[in-house]
Amino acid sequence: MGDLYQALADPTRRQILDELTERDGQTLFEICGRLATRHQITSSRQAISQHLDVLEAAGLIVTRRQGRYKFHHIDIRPLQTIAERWLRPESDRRCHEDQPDQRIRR
Amino acid sequence: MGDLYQALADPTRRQILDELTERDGQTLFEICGRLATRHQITSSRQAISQHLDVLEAAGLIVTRRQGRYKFHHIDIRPLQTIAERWLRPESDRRCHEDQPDQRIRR
DNA sequence: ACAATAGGCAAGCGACAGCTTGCCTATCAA
DNA sequence: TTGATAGGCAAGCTGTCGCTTGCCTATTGT
Repeated sequence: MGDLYQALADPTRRQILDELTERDGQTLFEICGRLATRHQITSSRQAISQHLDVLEAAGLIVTRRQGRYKFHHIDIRPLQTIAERWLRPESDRRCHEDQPDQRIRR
Repeated sequence: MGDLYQALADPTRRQILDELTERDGQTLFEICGRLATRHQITSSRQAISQHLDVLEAAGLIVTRRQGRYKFHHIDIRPLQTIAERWLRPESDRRCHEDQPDQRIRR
């Protein structure tokens, strides 16, 4: 299982997700073509393929083979866990305002 | 303005956000100590300081100077833009099911 | 004043991520 | 059957990231 956050770190991978949001279920060649014409991305097919592998390992896309075509579908569910990780009611969040914690020394 | 997604890519930076979620408004030395004792992170003070710089550049933390202390506060608002970017009503998302788009050739 | 504390700046280094290149297999259409 | 298409595998290169190291300034307490 790849790292979700690291998968999102690359701008090209984010634009791949943009492209799949606009038109889901594309093949590798389709994605390459549309990234080139609509997003000014000049990477090679292999580069895009490796990006898709990372996105799939992170659970952000699922693939479906059909003959010689491999369709890529976006799965946004992992994204919803991101904000939740640090989302916490303001009342519950303790803030140390006056003096720093002096208990830890070295 | 640093890249939000790249700031989240590093696991140590994510644990810094965890730590600030649990106890907001810590100083650099406090964060170092608590990361070491509670999260088994052995990085140097300078390493943590550089991480804090990245988080601040991404808008995920804001700092407040007070004498020789510099308090770090988490700001989760940028996080909420992440899921929204690819969140789109299912009805609005077009999915190309049958045949790939053949319009783009090389 | 002076030592201790909190933090900052910058150079250097090793590891890895992203990309390219070359070649391969599988499927389909003529 | 054979050429074209869709995709896969793996090695190599390069720039960047995270970290360390060394030294610096600023503030505070005694």
